[in-house]
Amino acid sequence: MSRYTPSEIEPKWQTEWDAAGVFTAKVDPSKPKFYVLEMFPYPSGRIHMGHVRNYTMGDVVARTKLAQGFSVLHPMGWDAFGMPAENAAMEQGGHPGTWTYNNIDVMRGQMKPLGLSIDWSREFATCDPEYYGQQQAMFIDMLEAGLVYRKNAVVNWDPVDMTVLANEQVENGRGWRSGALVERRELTQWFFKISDYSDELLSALDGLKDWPEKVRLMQANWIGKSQGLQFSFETVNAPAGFEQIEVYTTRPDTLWGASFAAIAAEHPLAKALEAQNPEIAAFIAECRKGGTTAEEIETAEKVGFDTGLRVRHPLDPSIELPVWIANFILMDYGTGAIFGCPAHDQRDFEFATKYGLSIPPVFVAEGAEEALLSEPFVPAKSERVRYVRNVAGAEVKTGEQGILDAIALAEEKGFGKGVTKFRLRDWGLSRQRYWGCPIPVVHCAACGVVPEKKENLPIELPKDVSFDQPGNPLDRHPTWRDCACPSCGAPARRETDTMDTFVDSSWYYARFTAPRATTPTDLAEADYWMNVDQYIGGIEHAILHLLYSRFFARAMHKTGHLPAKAIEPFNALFTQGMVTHEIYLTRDANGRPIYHLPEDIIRSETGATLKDGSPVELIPSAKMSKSKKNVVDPMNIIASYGADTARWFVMSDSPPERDVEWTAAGADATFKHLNRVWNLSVKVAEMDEGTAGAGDKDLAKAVARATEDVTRAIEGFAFNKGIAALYGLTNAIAKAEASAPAMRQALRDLAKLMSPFTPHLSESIWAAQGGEGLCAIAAWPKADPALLVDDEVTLPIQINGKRRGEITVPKDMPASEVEKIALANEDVVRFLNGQPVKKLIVVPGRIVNVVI
RNA sequence: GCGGGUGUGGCGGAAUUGGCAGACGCACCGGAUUUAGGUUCCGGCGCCGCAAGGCGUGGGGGUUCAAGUCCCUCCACCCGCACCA
Repeated sequence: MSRYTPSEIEPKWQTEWDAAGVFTAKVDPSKPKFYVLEMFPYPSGRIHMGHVRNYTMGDVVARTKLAQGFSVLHPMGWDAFGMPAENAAMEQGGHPGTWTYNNIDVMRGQMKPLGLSIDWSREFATCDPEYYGQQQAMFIDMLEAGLVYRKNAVVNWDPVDMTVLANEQVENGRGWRSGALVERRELTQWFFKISDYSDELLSALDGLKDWPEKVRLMQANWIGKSQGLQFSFETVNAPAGFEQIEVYTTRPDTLWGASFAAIAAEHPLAKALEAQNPEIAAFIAECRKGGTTAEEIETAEKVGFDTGLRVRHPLDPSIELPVWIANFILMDYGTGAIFGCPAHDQRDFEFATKYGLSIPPVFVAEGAEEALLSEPFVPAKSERVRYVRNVAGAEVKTGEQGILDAIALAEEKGFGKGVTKFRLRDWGLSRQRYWGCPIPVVHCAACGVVPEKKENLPIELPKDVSFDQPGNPLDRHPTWRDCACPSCGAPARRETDTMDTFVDSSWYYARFTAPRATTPTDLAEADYWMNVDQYIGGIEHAILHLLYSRFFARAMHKTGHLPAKAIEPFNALFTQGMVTHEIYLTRDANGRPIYHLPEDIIRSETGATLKDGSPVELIPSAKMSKSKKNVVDPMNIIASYGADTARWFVMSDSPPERDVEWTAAGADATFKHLNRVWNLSVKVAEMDEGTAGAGDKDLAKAVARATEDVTRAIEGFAFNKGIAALYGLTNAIAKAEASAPAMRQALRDLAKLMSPFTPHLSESIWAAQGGEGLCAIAAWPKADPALLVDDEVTLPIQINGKRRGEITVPKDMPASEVEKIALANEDVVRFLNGQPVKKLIVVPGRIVNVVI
């Protein structure tokens, strides 16, 4: 043992961990359990630094909990369905499955050298038939429980790729891959009834105390609960069947401010009028066209068309309001119809101004007089205002109270009722893609839509497919669609839609508790391991993945696949920052950027140049991306410095929730430090037994202090502070003048405290210093409380709040004694210069402040 | 526009939540060791100042014996949502 050689020790310890099975999760009722989960990766083909950071964070938690006596579950799998595999098949030929499993093999091979404490025996990919077959079983249960249904929905249709696109796959109105103009099509689609749980998913957010406030807020906004009044306008001259128009408003207190009614272009009434009136038809066609590109939406002018119809004001039937079709009314929000109150709504104001509609005010600021409005007056609902055209109740009150009064009046008079609406819509899960979980239903001419029999699951994807033409290969497969109706046995056809990949990731955390079960879950296992105690992942999943998972856990409970305690599957959530890196660029003759790889750059204090000396522009702290060439490959780092250096560095520099900047200097410094620790260990191992132990007590105190600090830092997800404490401890040990046994004990403690971050190096030190067994499973050190307190404390002495001196006194010295010593201090005497002391503050153990 | 967040040395960041601002690391400067070093070790390092001392946590104001931390106000940047009735 002389030189620190990660390439030797890292594989060696990994082999020993595997042989001892130290990371195999075992149900042990005698121990508390701890389930650590990082969001599983998409098998893109290579791991990146973001993975290293994400999985190291989880590993630090998992290893610490293991050492603290928990039975730990720390699994890994692959979010393996999805479009990139199909795109690869289209571009390079081959089968998406081959591409995916190859990538998984490569990435697993890249992850294992990181030395993560993962129970690899539980690994699965969502594209394994064993996994998606169980997903199909649950789908059938959920269908029978009324949690899944079919309906017509407007979707983004890519006419070239012949598939539905998610909203985020539409860029400037064009398909992100094909570049074709996306059409709005109405298709029959499968939906999860997540809206049944809108209220529940919202109110349960309050219980997620260990989730970031930001994520809870984003989810709350996404669910978008609003309280309002639904009522109907009586129409005056509308076509038959449209005697009433249902309207929803969150501001019924402004009913007297109504100057028009407006309906969406897709509203049934608009469709009815379209048939009779070519001008209306033209206007509606115009509405449908517009509004797909970002610019158009930004600059879209509010346009409308007066239908000539009239409705009666519910509070005074003698007042008639015009009905407009307007492009800013959304059919799928509320009822697709509104009343316009231009005085107190920005949009309505713009609209009314443009078309010369009246703008009657309803309220004014408390204490103000009624005045002509040159702009809409839109105070917060919580603000008190004076109603000049009051619906009901007191004249001066908050908007909130006004709304309640208005709803009460409407209900009393019987023209409307208070309702709660949600922005959250049902989750459309149909995808016209091949590489996804087939929806296990059958279309039968006689029986209609019938769920497949469970004994026929999994409904596997056919292997003999080609991607040489657009569209869904399942649709054009010669035989795959043909099947017998599970109900009547007659020839029938399979559903060819597959499931959104968000379904796959909505329950994998539950599957990890019993990954080989022949049912979706094993309730006994789920009961022991659920919930996930610490979930770690990117903020980009704040809404969809996490909300879908919360819904799915509830749906799984309802269908008997999860215990009640697991309906909120993630007890604590942590969202980590990215790993960033500088971008280096030069410009071509046209000023266009040319990016350069980090290894082609020579850095100096003043800036950076290429190897030929030409200057390079620096863009600091940018997200790593291949196109910008600012990517650092973890495998290169592991090859030159070892996994422990990569792990330590990504945890050391920044708080984990923030982005961390990868720098070559930082990685170098980490490697040097780990070498220092190694060399220190070598030195201590060779120490003479007879070394005097004058510094034993001080060393023990330093170890106790670090134990406390590191433990608290890890528990508080402040890994950077934990690492700072470990630097401190290393320095303290290096300087200590302690006996050999004390030094060895200190190094074993250091190794243990470092082990969540640098598990391989720690094992080597542990072994060199006579530690028993594997460091990975040795107990976490506990700080002796007696060593955490000093007998003496140094108190700064301030005069008028400025530090002028300090005294060292026994810890428990009474304040009166401290006062005397402080006033006798020579610095204090000098600064006081005989002036009388007005006030003397002694904060025990902290500070003394003399006021003159 | 609405909502949320951040702002501390040359840089990444600490500060037990009102009690010595700048822990720890990087960079930089000095010294020693080494055949050499982009090695290792020792020391220095907020700014101004020879010093005494003064100033200093985005700007301004306030509360307090004491403010990075609490209150008011302004500014800058970042993120999320956005015609949501």
